[in-house]
Amino acid sequence: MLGGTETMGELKALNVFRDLSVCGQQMLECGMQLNYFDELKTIINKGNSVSGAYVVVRGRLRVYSISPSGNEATLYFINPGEVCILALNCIFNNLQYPAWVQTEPDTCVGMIPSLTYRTLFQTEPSIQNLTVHALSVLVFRLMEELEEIHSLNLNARLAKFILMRGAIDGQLRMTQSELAAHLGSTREVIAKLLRKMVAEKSVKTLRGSIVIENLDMLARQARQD
Amino acid sequence: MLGGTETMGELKALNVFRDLSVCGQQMLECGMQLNYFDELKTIINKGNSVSGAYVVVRGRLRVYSISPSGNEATLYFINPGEVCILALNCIFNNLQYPAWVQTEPDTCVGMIPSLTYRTLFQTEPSIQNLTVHALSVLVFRLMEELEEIHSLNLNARLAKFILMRGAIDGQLRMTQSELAAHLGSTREVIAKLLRKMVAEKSVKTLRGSIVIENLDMLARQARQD
DNA sequence: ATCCATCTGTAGCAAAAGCTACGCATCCCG
DNA sequence: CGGGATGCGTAGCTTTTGCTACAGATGGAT
Repeated sequence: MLGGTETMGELKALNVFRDLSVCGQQMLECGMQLNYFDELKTIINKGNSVSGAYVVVRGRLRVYSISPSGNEATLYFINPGEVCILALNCIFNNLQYPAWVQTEPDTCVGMIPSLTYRTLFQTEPSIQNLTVHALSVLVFRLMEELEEIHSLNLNARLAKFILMRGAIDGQLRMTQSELAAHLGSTREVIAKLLRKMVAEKSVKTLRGSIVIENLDMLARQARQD
Repeated sequence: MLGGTETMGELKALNVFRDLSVCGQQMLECGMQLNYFDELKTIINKGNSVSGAYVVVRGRLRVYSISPSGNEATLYFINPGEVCILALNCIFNNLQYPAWVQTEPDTCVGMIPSLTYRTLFQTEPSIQNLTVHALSVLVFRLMEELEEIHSLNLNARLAKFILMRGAIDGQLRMTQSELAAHLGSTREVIAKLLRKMVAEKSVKTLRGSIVIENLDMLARQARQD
């Protein structure tokens, strides 16, 4: 745990709990614990009983499943300002967490104890709305993901992933194995697809990263035409 | 619209709105409209702005996507006593519905206007809990589905589907095309897989239905061992 | 500078799933 | 009872994806 005051400022800047009553805000500040992770770390294992809600302040959480044969597949990401809602599910229904969760490097999460969150939910309308909203967003993401798996082939999904995660600075810092784990495929297959993309000059591959060369061409592949 | 009083009784028996205040109960009875569908009918199209919440009283709703090439795939089902939660998402966030919804034959749904539901959500704790619970359950189902798609092959998913939907009376009344649409595959592939199952005597195929012959064998296939 | 772990490139085969095409069976309806 | 619609069985081919195997490249650590 590092950078206490600074991250507290970051949390406020996210405006997640802006509409809380004074009482609620106090309750939150007493109960919430900020945790910092400088590198990738698995913080929830499948089957864990989760004891609180998780707010991402900085970085990103990755929720993923592992098949019996050992292959990973990302289910969804949780970005700064969002709440790990499956943790909420577990809080309200006393369920076990149905997947694994890991931090990206340089990630900061606020952990709210179960009891605190339940109480806030009862009394604070803004928490009720936030909860429903977070769940709704998650449902949309999962539905979208399911739809894509059914309607797009791996090449299109790869192109889309590169666009979504690398379009900001034109580069996606990620190994091919990691990429494969996100898409629920294998390294060799990803390498094969990337090879074609490199041949037609839509991307360039480096060690540990992929550079976007032709955005339009990638977008066309993501749409599968 | 048929069977008004009888279905009203069915609705009460489901105990969905049992913890409502007198005032809330009145509000619901005024606002909710019961609709009966004797046969398969698409009631929401992708992109529709949905104007209310849907409670399934009898039968079942099927939420599915259609790929550009025309293939359907079931995302999830909504059973009696459950609320069509995506409709809720749309209510709270003013989003467009991201999939198609159709009724199974002999299905009755109660439709609650958007405004009524929002108001009830603000004032009735039981509606808040019901909403969060319904969303949570949906998230779990979607995560489970995603996980299965990643970790199980089509044969295992088919076996599981037959078990889930046909184990009660040992028979699944559904054509092979419908089966394919549920699993996001094609008729021929399903037929091929069923042929193998028939050969090893785990099921029997009839016109428009599949009879389970050997439950254990099916279960083993669903687990992929 | 050397070693070792990690990452990438590539080939080739195997399995899974999709697509095309056709014939036959069964059911419903006029 | 004849004909059209729907559903099923099957074959063969193609594409996609996965698996195995190995070689070369890169970068950090000692």
